[in-house]
Amino acid sequence: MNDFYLQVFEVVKLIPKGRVSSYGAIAKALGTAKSSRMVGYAMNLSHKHDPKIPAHRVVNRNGLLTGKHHFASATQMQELLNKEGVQVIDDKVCNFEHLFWDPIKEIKVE
DNA sequence: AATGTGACATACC
DNA sequence: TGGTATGCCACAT
Repeated sequence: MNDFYLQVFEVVKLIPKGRVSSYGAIAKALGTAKSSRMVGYAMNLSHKHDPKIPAHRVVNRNGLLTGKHHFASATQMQELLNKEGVQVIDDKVCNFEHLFWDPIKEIKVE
């Protein structure tokens, strides 16, 4: 598949347990900040490439679980996050800024 | 090649 | 607060 998806998957897989990231941040980290939508799109197909991709750790810039509808269950995403130690309240990540994992820092170092 | 789409982001009303 | 509109760009058809 195209590098874009692969890069997205790699970044998402790099997200540490108990941490979260945003589509825009990932897109920016890949160099295509304007393709934030594609990041979510990639997540949709993520299971086809690597089912183990923790798509639940990726939320929008607001910390909202906007993509929960694409999971097996609307609550699956929240449940997974809670299990990993991420407190989710009202479909949004609590202390999002605090738990936010910046992929740019991890990718920049290479 | 052209058109449609979208798990975003931002702006506007 | 919340819906609507536009930009954006890579993928799908």
